[in-house]
Amino acid sequence: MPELPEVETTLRGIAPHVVGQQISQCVVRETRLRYPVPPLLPTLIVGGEIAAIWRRGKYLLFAIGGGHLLVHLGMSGSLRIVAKGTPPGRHDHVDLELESNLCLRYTDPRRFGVISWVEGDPLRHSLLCSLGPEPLTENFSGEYLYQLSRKRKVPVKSFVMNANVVVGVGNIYANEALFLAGIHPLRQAGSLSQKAYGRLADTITVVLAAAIEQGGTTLRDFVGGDGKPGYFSQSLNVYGRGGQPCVRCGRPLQKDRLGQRTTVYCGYCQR
DNA sequence: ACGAAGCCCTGCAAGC
DNA sequence: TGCTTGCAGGGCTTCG
Repeated sequence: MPELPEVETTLRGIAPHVVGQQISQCVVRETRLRYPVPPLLPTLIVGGEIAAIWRRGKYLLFAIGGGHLLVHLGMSGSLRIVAKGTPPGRHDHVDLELESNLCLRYTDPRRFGVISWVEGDPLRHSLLCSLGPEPLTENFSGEYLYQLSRKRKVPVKSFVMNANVVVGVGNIYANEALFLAGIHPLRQAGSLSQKAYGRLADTITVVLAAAIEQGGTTLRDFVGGDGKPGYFSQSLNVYGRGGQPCVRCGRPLQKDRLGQRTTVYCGYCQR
């Protein structure tokens, strides 16, 4: 379940091994991801150099020639550096072999991820053009959330998980940030005060930054290693703790379904 | 324009 | 033990 911290950690982990490298071969074993992997992908990128990697929301962008390789890890995807010639497993769908002895391998058991190609300015791509601000930049603030939420009736949790509002706030961190801000997840987005959104913007920022920090230590080695996500080892206050005592007041945490997502909160501490 | 629901997919855990 | 069932969920698409 890669959330933004894990995507950022992946970026930092693989960048030293792939930036500046020429792609010597591209092997696509499975094209059925969220969208079909472009049949011409190998033709488009083999021989090209990965000039840079960057991130927009949970999308990774590899600058190659006049376009970008667009990668999303979905629910279960990962990118790992393996030695060239490492036998592929059942869910190792795409390999980018580099001029070094290394190979960038995309693995995704549930196939919710994306591997696509964008010609020209990637930010104009339909998947990226309407994304909200990055939560760890100054474009994101309580004032921004407050203004955008006026007259919105969706639950505030759904509001902050909407990538068109702000990118990178997945289910785990939405639950955690709302708990830390003392805000009930089912509150209508438009009913929250500017002060409440100030707290929420702060807790979103803090939780994501802390997770990136932790992911950075847990996932430092992207060559070899097991690739286990780091955020599970961080202390989660509510996620996965339905029915257990609230760390603040001791009352049992409530667990609801909101949309299709599990929502855990303290009905006493979160108003 | 907004909001709710559906869908994609496999691994894992729980229940019978 | 081996089957079936339900759940996990990001994010796009469809429908009201």
